[in-house]
Amino acid sequence: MATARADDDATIDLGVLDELVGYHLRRASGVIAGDFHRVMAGTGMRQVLFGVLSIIAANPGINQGAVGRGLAIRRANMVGLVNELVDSGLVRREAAADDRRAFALTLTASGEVMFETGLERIRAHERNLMSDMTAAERATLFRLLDKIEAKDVTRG
Amino acid sequence: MATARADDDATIDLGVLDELVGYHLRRASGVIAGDFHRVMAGTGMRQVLFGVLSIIAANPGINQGAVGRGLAIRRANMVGLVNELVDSGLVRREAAADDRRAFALTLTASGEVMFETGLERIRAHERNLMSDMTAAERATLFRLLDKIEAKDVTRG
DNA sequence: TATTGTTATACTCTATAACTATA
DNA sequence: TATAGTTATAGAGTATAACAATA
Repeated sequence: MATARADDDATIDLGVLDELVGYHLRRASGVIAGDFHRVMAGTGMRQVLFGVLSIIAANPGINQGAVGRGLAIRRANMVGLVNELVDSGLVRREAAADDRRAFALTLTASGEVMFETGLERIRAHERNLMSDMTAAERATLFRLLDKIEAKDVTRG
Repeated sequence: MATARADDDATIDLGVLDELVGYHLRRASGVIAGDFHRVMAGTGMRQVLFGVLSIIAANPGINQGAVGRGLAIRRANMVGLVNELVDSGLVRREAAADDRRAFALTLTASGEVMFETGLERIRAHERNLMSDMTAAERATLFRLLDKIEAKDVTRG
């Protein structure tokens, strides 16, 4: 049996960190990311990839620069993500009709299946993570997170 | 002038992603991290390092395993972080009196200065990010984030 | 000139496995 | 046997700079 100490198994005092919203957002985000990864194990889906699928599903024919603007991902980093999705047969990349620099992205049939079945799992995982909240609290959380997102200086 | 398109400069439709708390937490967390980085430029402080300083400040003599448990950082990854802080003269690492396997961590004088001056900048940056919220809304945000953090399966 | 996509590159964060010294 | 710290390593996210092709 270990000797009891101030920093033992019990909760560790975070100091002022506990008063910082940046810490709690980072931590809560990490908890969700960990559970997302657990729930999606075996599918190859990651949070970012699902985000790309969602934007393509909502905007068929969109180019990857615009997807990146929607997700705050830089052009250079979008290349590998889209390549992954194309290589795994979830996304179709065709020459854009109106702009010969760009590619039009759409979901393949298998991309749509991945998106829909993934969404079901994600919705269950989110219901579980927010099971201690009322519908009003969930709405409030979204509203307050939006206020912080709106502070993004990198956004136009 | 560019041709107006659905995916143009205006807000891009995120699809169902916009209904997922995981996305909004990730995004809000990213906005705060970006602003933190901007505000702390030149100091060498990063979010994780400041977290370590805060826990050591609140628990002088704590060992690095316990710091890691507080921040959900694995032992293996704590090594480099503590090395960075020791090498830059912010943290003192001494043999623990009661356990010859462990090290007792404390802030150096310069570590305390970094912690206090950093905290001032961070508090200003957080006030700015939450300037659109009432005190009640800020308290609510913390309370709701705590509910999600409590869902962490990796916690004892 | 600005934008789309690309390559190359680097840093950070996170994760696992295996090892040592000590409890 | 369990824990504290370490090393090695790999995957992922994110950042910048520079380039070709096209608008």
